[in-house]
Amino acid sequence: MSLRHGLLGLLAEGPASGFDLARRFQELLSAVWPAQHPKIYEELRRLERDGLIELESTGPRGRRSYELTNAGRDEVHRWLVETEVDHTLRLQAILRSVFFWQMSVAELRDHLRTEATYYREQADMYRAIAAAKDRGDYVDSPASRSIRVAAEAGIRLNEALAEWAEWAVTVPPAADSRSA
Amino acid sequence: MSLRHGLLGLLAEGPASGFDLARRFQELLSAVWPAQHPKIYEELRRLERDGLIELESTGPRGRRSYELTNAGRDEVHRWLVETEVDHTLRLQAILRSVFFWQMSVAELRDHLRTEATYYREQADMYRAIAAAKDRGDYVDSPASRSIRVAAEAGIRLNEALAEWAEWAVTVPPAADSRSA
DNA sequence: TTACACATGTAACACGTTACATGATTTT
DNA sequence: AAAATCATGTAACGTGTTACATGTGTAA
Repeated sequence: MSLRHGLLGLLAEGPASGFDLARRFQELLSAVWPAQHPKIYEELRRLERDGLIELESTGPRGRRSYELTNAGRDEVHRWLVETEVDHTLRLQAILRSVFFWQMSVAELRDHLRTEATYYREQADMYRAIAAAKDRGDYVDSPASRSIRVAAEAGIRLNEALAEWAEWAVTVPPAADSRSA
Repeated sequence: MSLRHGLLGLLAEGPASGFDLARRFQELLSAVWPAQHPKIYEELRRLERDGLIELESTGPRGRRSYELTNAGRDEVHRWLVETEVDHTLRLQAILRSVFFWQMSVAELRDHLRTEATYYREQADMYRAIAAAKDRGDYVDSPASRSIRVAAEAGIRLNEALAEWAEWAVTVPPAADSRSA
């Protein structure tokens, strides 16, 4: 139930509407957790029903802004410190690697170069975020520091994948492999 | 549709039943892609209907073993070389990191140490697989080489996450952070 | 003979995506 | 006046998980 806790976590920074949360989820968290507005609005209704959030204000165009209740604040904290991290991963790129032997040497080389480029670009993007934080482009705050830490993970993971892809190109195929 | 192609990819190694595929998916691919038997059996029926696989033999206890058709072989290949890699990631550990500022310094330190240990153990596990392959414990084959390449990704990713977690412990909290 | 592993399946639910729908406010 | 953006919602579908159900063959 990471969507639920992702929403609570974001609301800990201050009141927000479903629309705000959808945008922020997209900007900030979509790289590690997907969320679209239909499920966000649904989950907000559930969170309100469960007393973890409450309506803070309404605005133009039917805008409904929510804030955390004390129970909600406790729940995010409980999630962070008491629940086990779910380490389930989904990496289609690595899934595909198990089937690399079904590609020709040339196809694989092209594939891995494309992948390496992609990961390198991603790493650079996170490096830019990190540099902006380190330069002090934003107000320093605990939340901002956490984003800096998350960006560091983005740098390191993408850099590791880029290096892996480049290394993989150098692995010689077994004797009886396709070489079309 | 990675389940579909994961099944086709595994069947490229030789005929297998739904039971075989569920076990193999669990052993080999569950680290990067989840799959449970109910959806595997369902997908096999669809693949047969679509002419990508066909019944190869039947066995005791209603066992139904399938093999790839030529169309099926083409489809895995097409997937590997022609379709874009879906780079969608799901990493609850990094999602949580965006909310680290909601933990006390002590809670965060404990959390990151536990995480680092977990990733280090995972990296070691993949190192053991890689070492066995490099030592020649298994027959060398194209498929085996691909598993070696996938294991390398496991080593590098987990090592990167372990180092990230250790680095994150050293990041000083912002001035106004919780310090319970 | 009893337990375990093999083997397939259904049903219900949870989670995630896409398409469609509607209307208000703000900007050009 | 038109277009863009804000804002919320429903419906349908696709994917993934859990629980339940059933029966066969093999090994202790």
